[in-house]
Amino acid sequence: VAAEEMLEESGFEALSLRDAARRAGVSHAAPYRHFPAKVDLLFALAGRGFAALDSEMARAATLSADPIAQLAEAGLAYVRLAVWHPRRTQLMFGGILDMQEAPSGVRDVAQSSFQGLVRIIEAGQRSGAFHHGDSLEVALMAWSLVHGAAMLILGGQFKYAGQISEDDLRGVMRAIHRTLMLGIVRDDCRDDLARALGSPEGNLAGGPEKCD
Amino acid sequence: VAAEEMLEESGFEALSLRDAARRAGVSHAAPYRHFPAKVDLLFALAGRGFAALDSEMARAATLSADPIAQLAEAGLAYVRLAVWHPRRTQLMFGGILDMQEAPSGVRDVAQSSFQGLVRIIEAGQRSGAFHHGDSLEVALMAWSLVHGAAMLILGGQFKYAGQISEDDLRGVMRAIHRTLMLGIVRDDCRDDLARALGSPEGNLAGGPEKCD
DNA sequence: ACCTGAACACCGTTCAAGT
DNA sequence: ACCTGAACACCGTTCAAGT
Repeated sequence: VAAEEMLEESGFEALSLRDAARRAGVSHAAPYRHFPAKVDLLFALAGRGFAALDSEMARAATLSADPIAQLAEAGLAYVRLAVWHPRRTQLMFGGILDMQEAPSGVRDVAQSSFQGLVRIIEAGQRSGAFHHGDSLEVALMAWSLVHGAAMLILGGQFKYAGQISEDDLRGVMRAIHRTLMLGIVRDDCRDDLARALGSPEGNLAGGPEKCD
Repeated sequence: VAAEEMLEESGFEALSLRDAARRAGVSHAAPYRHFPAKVDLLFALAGRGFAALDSEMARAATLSADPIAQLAEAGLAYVRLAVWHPRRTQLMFGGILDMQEAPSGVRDVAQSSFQGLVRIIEAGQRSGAFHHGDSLEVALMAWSLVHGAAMLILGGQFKYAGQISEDDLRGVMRAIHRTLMLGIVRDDCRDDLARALGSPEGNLAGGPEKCD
């Protein structure tokens, strides 16, 4: 009875178990043989989303030997998935569902997709591309930046009203990638600031500048 | 009849106009004298959230003369507001409401809060602290990173189960600030990568490294 | 095992009627 | 102007009953 899910995907997510049953041609009580409650149907849909994310993260890690390129690919895949499945993404992250109490299966696959990101970060740290801070923290930063951009694009807060074009998407991803890699501070001010913030590599060179 | 809103705040957001009327001691039809539809009540609540954000952004800009410190303060205020009002925040950004068709008043104040961020970025570019890319793009990057972290914290994806402590929050903000300012790439690889990405300042110094 | 149909307690919304 | 009470068309969920 996976047909029901497909129908939901192709239409709306926040609405109507009864309606889904109707257009599946069964009685309004039939879904309860497959899902104990509506929330379980929604968890199943969200689970599909996390599974898609998981496989995209794994794919991104194979497309190149360069962790920086892997990370760029993972970010692009993340946002693309969000743009292609906006309702499902908002189900996954919009707070309609409390993922804390999701079935362990979908929690596991969600966890696994994040682990895919962590693995890319750790490969980058080993290769010397990324600095050697806590890999989990670095991964959370990368996730936050990409996730935030995805959510804001979905909310229409990213200037692109309605649908975003593939070209615009590429432009945004370029900006995200540069920001995540290099930050927004001018090079002249880096050493100053790195000392003040306690750079994880203990960088000590460079003279004072007028950067406050 | 702002009392209704306060009751909603102190409990749940995703639920029941009828119930709100009940505990306000009026009939279930009374709210319709004040809000044409439930969605308008929700827009009003979201509007309060954006107004709070707007004033926090303005406040952050006055607490220091240093744009970098202003940005850190703005980010902290953003996440703190999200953690203190999780339901309202998910109303504002969770996709329940389509902000594209919000009343112009709440759209304006939302726009104004973003403008507050843009002003901080532009001050930082003038002072030489931030690189001279498109200020709107830089602002969107800062917003995305902080917004993404806030949403993931709310969703419980940020290791901190349930409520996050003020100390943990400070730790997260520190990581966010360092990432946004400096990026995650090792210093040895910066010039290489900056050339590959086309740094907005046209940085040309530095020799090749093994940073594929 | 899987589905049905009626029923229950809720919604959001409308509307004639009251003051 | 503001509120009420009844009514309408929907929900999610339960349950006895069918096959």
